[in-house]
Amino acid sequence: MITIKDVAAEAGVAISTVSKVLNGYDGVSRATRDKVNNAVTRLGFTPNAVAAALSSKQSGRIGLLLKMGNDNTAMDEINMSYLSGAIRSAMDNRLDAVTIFYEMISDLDRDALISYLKSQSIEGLIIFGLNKEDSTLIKLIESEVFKIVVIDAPLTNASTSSVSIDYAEAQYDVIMRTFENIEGNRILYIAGRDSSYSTAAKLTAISRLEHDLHTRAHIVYGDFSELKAREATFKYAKESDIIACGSDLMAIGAMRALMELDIFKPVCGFGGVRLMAYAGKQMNTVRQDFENLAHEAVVRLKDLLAGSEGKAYTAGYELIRMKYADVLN
Amino acid sequence: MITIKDVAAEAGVAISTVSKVLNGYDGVSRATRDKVNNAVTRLGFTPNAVAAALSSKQSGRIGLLLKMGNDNTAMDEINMSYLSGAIRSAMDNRLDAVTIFYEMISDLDRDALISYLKSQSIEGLIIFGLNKEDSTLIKLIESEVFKIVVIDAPLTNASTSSVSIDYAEAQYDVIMRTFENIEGNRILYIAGRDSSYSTAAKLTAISRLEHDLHTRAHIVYGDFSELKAREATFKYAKESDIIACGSDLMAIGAMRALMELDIFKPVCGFGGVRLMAYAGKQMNTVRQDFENLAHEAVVRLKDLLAGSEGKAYTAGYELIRMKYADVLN
DNA sequence: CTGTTAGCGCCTTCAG
DNA sequence: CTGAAGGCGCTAACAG
Repeated sequence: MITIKDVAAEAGVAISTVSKVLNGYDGVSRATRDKVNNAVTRLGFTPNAVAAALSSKQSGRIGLLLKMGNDNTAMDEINMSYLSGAIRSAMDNRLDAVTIFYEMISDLDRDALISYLKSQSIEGLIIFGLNKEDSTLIKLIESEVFKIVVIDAPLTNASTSSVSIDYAEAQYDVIMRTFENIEGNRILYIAGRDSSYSTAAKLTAISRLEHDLHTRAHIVYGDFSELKAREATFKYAKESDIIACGSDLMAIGAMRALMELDIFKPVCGFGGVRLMAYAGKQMNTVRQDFENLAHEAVVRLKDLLAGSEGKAYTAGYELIRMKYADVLN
Repeated sequence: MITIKDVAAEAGVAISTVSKVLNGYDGVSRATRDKVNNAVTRLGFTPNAVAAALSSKQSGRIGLLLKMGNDNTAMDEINMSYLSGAIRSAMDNRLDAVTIFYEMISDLDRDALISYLKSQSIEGLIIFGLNKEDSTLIKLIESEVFKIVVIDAPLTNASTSSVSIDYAEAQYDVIMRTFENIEGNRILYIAGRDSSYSTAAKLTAISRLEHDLHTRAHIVYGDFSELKAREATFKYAKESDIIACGSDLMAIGAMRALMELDIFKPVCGFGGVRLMAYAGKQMNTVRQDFENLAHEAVVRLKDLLAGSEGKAYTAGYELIRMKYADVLN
């Protein structure tokens, strides 16, 4: 293996000088910088990241925490989008991203988890798909031991930022657009899950709608399940003018139920995963949104790692709005 | 941060002794081993993997190389299954897995890629979804610079193993089972892509079928595209008794075409991704198979890293056979 | 602007 | 069976 020492010798300069040009510090003359760079390419030198990490005590290592979707493929698409966005962005920011599944750490308590992450020399974390029931993770966040960015859950503190889609606004908007083309104001809202942060945000949109449309929505929880949405639709579709769902998968369930009932009601989904194409509808994906969200998260984490304070950011809604223009109604 | 030095002091032994018990070397008395372990738990010591890597010159770091599925969600499910299988297995084997997307390295030539991987101190690689057109990767494999396990592509050398599903056998079996229930022997086979290794394997199954059934199959390439399979079906369905496809997505396309044509022919897919549930068929997923395949790959890579020779392994077909018992015919 | 030097935390001979 | 000592490759003061 060829080291900076070799480079230094080849270039005829000191070892520290090489280190400086490698890390882009200033205080090196144009001439020596060139000498060093030449030596580097001549020798085909590649810096040893491990040694750099040990020496600088900065591993630049971040963990991407996500949940496997054992129940629906939509989850897989979302996860892959997050992952590719985050990993690519990490690469651009010279961070080293490792992916971790909830399932791998679910049997650890807070302190064991902290030990584990430390032994992996992980400095920061991006948490995808957190919900209110993930108590260990919530404790981890509260401990402020690691720099963390939480996606789509409004948790922040000195070392935690959050980046979210504005679900309240998006849900309001999606349903309102659907209403533009119909008569009546009776809403059946099939919400996700009580323990989901985004479901909570979406429900505030329903309150706002009730107020604006002078109506009282019928709200049921579908637990993000196609089947439950289907059942809810069978039960309550008749006394509704529109069926709005907190996820696309549930919208599929609702549409199927309507087909079997052989009645027409506008159905409005949320999420825009590609899966929808197989329910007989054409649509663009919002894959890009998830990638962007992940990208934003990486940038925020980098800020945090560099010492800034935790903060909440909203991102992605603009894009989602565009995509929803002509979908599902 | 608390180091082995602290542990050594706490336990009243030498640093090297601590290192030995930590790494499970023998040559330490039962008594001192206990003393050390107690000190470790008392202090809540977590070894620094970076320092260990630098010192031992073994990072234990492996790269998981995979392709994003920009065209179909089935790909996402497969990728996620691979990933979770590989990552979990890596954790169990005390390896450190980082995921890398083809897209991130597609603009690098062989040597640049080698540099990149080295700078990341990656010692081994598991390559998913390789096809014959990925020339840079093939060159990388041929260079034998890294220990590599290739999934589903028959490439091996001194430092490369491959782990594959027995596609030839599986494809033969799946089609044969479908034939059990029908009359006639005319096959329309919609193959994947010419550049795909697994497509090549599946095509050998077709030759065997032609021989066994005294027939001549009509073979077209569907490029793993639902649309192309659909078109092929429109064109050639009438003169066939069965339509066999190299992937489930293409089987969906074929089924849709048949529905529009309003004729019935048995359709036989391949792959068993959960997506199929949305095409109106119930089935189990072969998610587990992909996880197992990935697991197998990690184990093989570990062998390779430990110094064994590259070799080809077949795995997973047994499982797939079970799952196909009552699917799609 | 350039060179010297002391570690980072751990592993690993090699004496004792 | 245990301890002392010399690196691994790089970074970061600190002199010069």
